[in-house]
Amino acid sequence: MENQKENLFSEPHKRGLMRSPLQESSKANVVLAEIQPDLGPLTTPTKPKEVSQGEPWTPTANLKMLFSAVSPEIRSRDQKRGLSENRSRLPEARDCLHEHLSGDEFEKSQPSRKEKSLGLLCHKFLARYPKYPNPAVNNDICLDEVAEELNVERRRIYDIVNVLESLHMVSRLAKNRYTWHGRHNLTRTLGTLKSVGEENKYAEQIMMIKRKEYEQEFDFIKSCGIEDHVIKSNPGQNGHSDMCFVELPGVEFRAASVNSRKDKSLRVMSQKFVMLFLVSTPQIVSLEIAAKILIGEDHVEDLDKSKFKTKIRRLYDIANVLSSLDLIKKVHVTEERGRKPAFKWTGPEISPNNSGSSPVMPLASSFLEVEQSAKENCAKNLFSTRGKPSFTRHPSLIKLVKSIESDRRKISSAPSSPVKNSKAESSQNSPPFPNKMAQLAAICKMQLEEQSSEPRKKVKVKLARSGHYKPLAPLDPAVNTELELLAPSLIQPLGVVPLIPSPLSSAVPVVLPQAPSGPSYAIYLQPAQAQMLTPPHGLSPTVCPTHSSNATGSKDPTDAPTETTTTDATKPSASCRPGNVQPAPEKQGCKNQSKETTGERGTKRTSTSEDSGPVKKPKEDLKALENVPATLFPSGYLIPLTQCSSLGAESVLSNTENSGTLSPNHRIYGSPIAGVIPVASSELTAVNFPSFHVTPLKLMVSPTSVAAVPVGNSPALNSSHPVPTQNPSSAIVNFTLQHLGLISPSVQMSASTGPGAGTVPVSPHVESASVIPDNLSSRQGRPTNHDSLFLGQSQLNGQSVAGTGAQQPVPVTPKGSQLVAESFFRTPGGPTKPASSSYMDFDGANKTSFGTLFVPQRKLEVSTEDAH
DNA sequence: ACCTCCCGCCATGCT
DNA sequence: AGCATGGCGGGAGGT
Repeated sequence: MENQKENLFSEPHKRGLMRSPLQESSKANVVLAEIQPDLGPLTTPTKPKEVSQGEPWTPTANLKMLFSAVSPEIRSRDQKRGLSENRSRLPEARDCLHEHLSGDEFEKSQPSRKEKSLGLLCHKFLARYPKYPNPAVNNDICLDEVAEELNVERRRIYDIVNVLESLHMVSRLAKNRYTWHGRHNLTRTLGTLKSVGEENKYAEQIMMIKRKEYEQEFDFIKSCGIEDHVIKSNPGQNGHSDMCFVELPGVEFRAASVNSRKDKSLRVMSQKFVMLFLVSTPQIVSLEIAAKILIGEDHVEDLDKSKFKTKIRRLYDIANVLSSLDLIKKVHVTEERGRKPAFKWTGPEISPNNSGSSPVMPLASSFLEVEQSAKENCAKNLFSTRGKPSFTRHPSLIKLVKSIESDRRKISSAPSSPVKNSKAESSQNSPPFPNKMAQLAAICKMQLEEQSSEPRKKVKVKLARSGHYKPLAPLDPAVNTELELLAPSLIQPLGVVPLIPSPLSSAVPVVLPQAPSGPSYAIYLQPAQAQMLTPPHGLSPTVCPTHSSNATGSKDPTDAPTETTTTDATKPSASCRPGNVQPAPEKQGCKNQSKETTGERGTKRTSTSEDSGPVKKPKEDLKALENVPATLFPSGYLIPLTQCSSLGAESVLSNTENSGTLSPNHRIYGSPIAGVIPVASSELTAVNFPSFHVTPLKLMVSPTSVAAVPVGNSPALNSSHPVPTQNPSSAIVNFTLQHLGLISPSVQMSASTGPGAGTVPVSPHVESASVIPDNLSSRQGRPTNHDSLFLGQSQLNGQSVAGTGAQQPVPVTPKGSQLVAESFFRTPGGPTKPASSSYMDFDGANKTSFGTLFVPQRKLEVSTEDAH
């Protein structure tokens, strides 16, 4: 049933189907008032859009779109109120315009590039679905239909869907078919991405790049060299590239068969791009930096110009979609060098650890569990670029994996199996009551969101802290809406379901319980890749919003005020993953390389790449860097086990046990979180798996303890357990740092990655020690890590901020302090856009924290450009 | 002249 | 073989 394959789902042509679902949702929504435009307007099934679509949008319509795009608020209002009206009107307007303006010209004009922009298209696309769809309803999306309706080639739809998929706003059901999840999972996804980003030390990378640039400007060639190395090395060494797609189990794995396909670069890129925002303090990321980081992963040397350009193109594509989602907005960063296009995060702020998860995280102490998805994921990982090239696509391996997966699915699909199957099913099947609940929750959620996403988060956080993991759901219906509503307890079980990862997969899935969000994520670690750490220097450019053009001014206004932030180092928290020393496959590049080679395939492309001589930096520098021990980062898939509510129900039931256990576990851990306990989990990971969270050094607990811990998580873990993956250990990081001189030998970094994931785990003792140093000398950029660790507790934000010396004060429990600090900085009200002043504070804080360490900060001026 | 990024060729891989 | 996906980069619209 679950459709092991898409085929099973036969769909009518969408319209009928689509609509029906939509309508339902609309009904539900109606109650709320928020309805989706699509639905709302028409009771009738026919889609309004098409009409409009049929013709190109008139300028007016375009303007509207643009406006809406510009101001999310407006858009949201419209949507809520009834996009239908707008839509209906739009067409009319168009007509009028058309007539007024001679048709020919108009039409010609219409086609203007802007009108065809991906961003606009994405808006149209999004307008069709509710932000918070009723899971119970069928939210299938037929790509063909959409393409038709929107009058665009399917290729464009793929661009949009891929990005949405990266955020788990949609998931592939089958060929040509996607399921719309809306923003239900968004917060969770972002939290997970943030955690991963922290783990990957994107913040550090950003800093390094900035620093490098900075130095270059100064003509510190020598230094530059180093930096260059860093950059290059990082990318190359970093496992980033490895990072695979972060998945929500429920969502994605269905499509596994379909997904199996390659790398999903756009999706992965999208996730990475988002991570950069989540991890960087200013939350402003320039395309240049983003491109460098993304490329870096692949090959240092590859950095040729052509590649860079291509990357930039893709980033624009992604940025357009993200902008449509109101997650980012375009700004310009002015540096000494000049003005650079950049994007500012305008989405919800995410608590340091994954939304909510972090607090829990500790608890999560990361149990490893295997899930079905795990397999798939594993398979993916193997094949993913990350792996060695050889593996990447070896057909035999692929087949093997697939066959295994298919078998597993079948098995899992069996009623008895707790495994969650396709979400779709669950959603469809979802019990009535849950649905209602869900709807209510959804409504609440939507309302809340409208107000501001932030508040919610905080709430969640608080709850989490309190240790009510599950309770949260009830408390904050909105939050939980999806899965959680259905049956929080149940949900977890799903996550629990352990699938054992195929031995093949290198990655080991780790399940992290997430308190707030409820669901736990499974993270598949891949062999970490070595990363070079360099002392964070950051340049901290100050961003000045040149002006917030945003007409709408919606949230962004903050921008307007000059925001000065130093992006740099701010977020130290990187969790260092257990770096494992594993030799592993570092060179991911293969894939990329292969591509390049293949590049020719395209008719045109000449491999110009090599030209980039200038781009590349002296390798010598690299050598220098090499000396430094590298840290490996695990790149893996993060899978939120609980994930979708829909999923949960069925599987959950089967697993009642787990659920029961889980909840208890969480709590148990939860309390520990604050303090200490998490360790056990960490240990486990440390020992057997290189889990993120674990900090190697700290491990206090014995594996056995771990076993005990897992309780909640279930045996599955144990099973999974066997397969040890190597993660980069934090130890490595420490080592590296020490090496670098960043950290005193005594001090150790906690492996724990970001707040979200399993940050906490670190044993307090160690940390305290490490922490202190940090405090003392912010000089070491690293301290931040501690923060992150702590963050888990505090939860507020993982951000580096730290300005708070407070953190340090408590060596033992450093955690809270940072969080607090962040809380200060962040304005509750506008999550996304803290008042300018707030930003300022941040900067200051950051600076203080890193203090001297960083190179003189540059100031960046950020100007939002909304042209339109 | 540079920034954006649309367009669609064609590789890739599933069915 | 055919179709669905989606990588990729030329080249053109915008500013």
